[in-house]
Amino acid sequence: MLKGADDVGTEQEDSASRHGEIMSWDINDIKLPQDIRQIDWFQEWPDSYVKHIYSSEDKNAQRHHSSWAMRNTNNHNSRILKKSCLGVVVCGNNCSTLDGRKIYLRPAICDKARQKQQRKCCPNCNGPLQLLSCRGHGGYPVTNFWRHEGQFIFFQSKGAHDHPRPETKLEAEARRSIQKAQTAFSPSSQRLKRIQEIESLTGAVPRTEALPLLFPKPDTYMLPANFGGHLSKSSWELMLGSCSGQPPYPRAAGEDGDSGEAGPAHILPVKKGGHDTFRPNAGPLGDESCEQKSPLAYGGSCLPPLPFPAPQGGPCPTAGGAHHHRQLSAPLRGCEGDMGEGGRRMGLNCSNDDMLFNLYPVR
DNA sequence: TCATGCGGGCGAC
DNA sequence: GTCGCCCGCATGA
Repeated sequence: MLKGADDVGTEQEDSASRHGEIMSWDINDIKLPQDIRQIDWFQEWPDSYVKHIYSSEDKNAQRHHSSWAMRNTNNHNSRILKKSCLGVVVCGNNCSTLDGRKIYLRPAICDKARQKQQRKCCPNCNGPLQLLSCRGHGGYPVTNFWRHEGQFIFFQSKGAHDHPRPETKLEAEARRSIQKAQTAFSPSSQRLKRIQEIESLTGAVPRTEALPLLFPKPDTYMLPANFGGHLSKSSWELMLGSCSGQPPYPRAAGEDGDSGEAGPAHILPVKKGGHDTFRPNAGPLGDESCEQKSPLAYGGSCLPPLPFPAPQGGPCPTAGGAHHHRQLSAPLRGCEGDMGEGGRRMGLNCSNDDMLFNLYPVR
């Protein structure tokens, strides 16, 4: 169970209790309640055994979105869409960024893409990547069920994720797109090009320290709160520096929780053609993903890419973190209006600059 | 290229 | 029968 998930569960239980008897339904019920007095705001990080009833107008619900990496699972029931969690991709070296954060990439949903992804290297230390599979539902992946019924979309989650949150879909997509763009540039000009990309994408002129700022802000995009919460970051600037596969210093207290939580998860060995052995800083020969991504390629700074979840996706993304539940991303819920909590809640459409400053391409 | 959804098929229970 | 999972296919971005 995730650290902090108790809180989450409590909130969700509260939510359920608020809904009273209408929450007694099960996704497999022949007939689902239609006398819904209160629909839920879309939840991007549903966890534990929760149920939600969304409006059929909710775009996120319509698309069966989740910030967890969920893949479609055939349950031979066309009425109920079932999805199972793919877990999270972590660094096989268990490396950390200079501020102690871990690499948590989003597993590709497509099987082929995921296999390809696993042949790639850790963007931080160039070590092998490992898929941390989800085992939060009786040893099996957490499953999400979606069912459209009348004017509502019923959602039910079974199992509690036993692994860190991966980056969101938007983050992964953004990182991929930037990565693609960068492959067209020579390594020697990457720094300049990166700045140019930022300029072109955001219209903003990065400061001289723009590259360090490509790291997520410690207080903004952290490990999931459930996995250690905010690490003690002495300084944002400290993110620059060594990129050894080992943490530059003992992990912060919160990290223990993180590793502890990640522990139960299954680390799958890299598949054939992947890194069967520990090969730090050495990509497989012929692996297009690694051939030009030595740490030196990071302008000598060894800048990691987005090693953790960043702002939520969706039309009006909500922030991840400890209070993600009921931090609703429902339409009309203005991002600006929810920019409280120290401005940590931000979405792509609300703060592109922030988003992009928190992106770093994996090559 | 990849996310997503659908459905056939298989094995385990 | 249910469930998890693999696979291929189609579609759309």
